[in-house]
Amino acid sequence: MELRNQVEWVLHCCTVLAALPEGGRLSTRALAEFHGVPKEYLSKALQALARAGIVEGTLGPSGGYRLARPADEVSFLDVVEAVEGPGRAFVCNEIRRNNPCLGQFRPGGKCRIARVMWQAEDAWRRELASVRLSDVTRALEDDVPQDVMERSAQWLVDRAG
Amino acid sequence: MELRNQVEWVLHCCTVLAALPEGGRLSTRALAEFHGVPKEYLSKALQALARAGIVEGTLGPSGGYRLARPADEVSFLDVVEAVEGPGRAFVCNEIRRNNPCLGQFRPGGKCRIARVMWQAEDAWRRELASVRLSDVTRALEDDVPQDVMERSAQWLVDRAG
DNA sequence: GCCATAATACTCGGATAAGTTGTGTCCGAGTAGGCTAGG
DNA sequence: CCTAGCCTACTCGGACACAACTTATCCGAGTATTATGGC
Repeated sequence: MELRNQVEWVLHCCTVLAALPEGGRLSTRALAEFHGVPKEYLSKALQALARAGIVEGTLGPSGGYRLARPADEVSFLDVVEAVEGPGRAFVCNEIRRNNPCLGQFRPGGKCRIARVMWQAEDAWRRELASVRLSDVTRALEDDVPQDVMERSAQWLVDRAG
Repeated sequence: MELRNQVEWVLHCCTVLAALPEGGRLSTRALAEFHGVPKEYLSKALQALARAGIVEGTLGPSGGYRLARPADEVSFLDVVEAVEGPGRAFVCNEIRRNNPCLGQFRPGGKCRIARVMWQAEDAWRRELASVRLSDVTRALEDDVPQDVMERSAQWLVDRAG
């Protein structure tokens, strides 16, 4: 049960996009080089984000991605689900129906085991939904020195066109 | 991000083992046929459970598995981690270190994004740790008619030796 | 009837293989802005 | 100087390849119970 690398990548990309000044865009190439990840594959993940309505990309030169919503309206869960899909981690195959001794009895309701597993997943989702991109960008300003932030902003703008 | 089928299988197996009368054992074959899953592959999962000290197997005919601890001392988390491994779902590759503008600055502490993701995983783990096998067996008695329970018990005992 | 031996039924572990998924690359089509050439 | 057309840089989408993992399957070794056979 491992999350894809793409999840880590797009979360970092989104926090960068969230810290971007109003109206700015960043190309896939800039984001990929900035994070040291393969550009073409990152592109796939960003497309998924675009399909989910989290970012929006524009074509042509000086094109690129920007957040489609304010950073405080995008939760971690939104981003994770956009890349990882909305499916559950635990899939119930109803193997209790394979019990050869059921006779006429057909089990109704949800399998107890699935219910427990899904309850845990709901807790996971709740936690992710409670954190927004804006929370991270704010925390980032404490972690990273001012000059690094400025150099990074300049670096990104330089290859944004 | 999907859990293996083995997780579902062993959770069902464990609840069956938990409902077993004192001193009873069940062979891999009985458990596999009862749930309609491939015996050899289920065997691998049960071995993992044995390595984790959740069940213990005995050799020879009339051998098989039984819980190594009382059913109220085995949590869902124990079982899931035994099969799925203790590793985290989100792995942090510290791609923030790839930022070409860091200069002398070396980021310390844990990546903010990883911290959020792991916090969510902790919530998932807490939830799974709060449910024990005994909770499910108790609930099962409400879901499944008495006669089905008895027939199943008999069926399992018949191929237990 | 008793004991030694063989047969049986299970666990354990390794080897192997097919199918699926994650990861990464490549290329063509479409689009928007900048550049150049001709008026 | 202005405009039309070309060029460039980007996104988008599909096709493809490789590696890793999941999901099995098979077989041999070890072990404990049961069955058998010889005394």
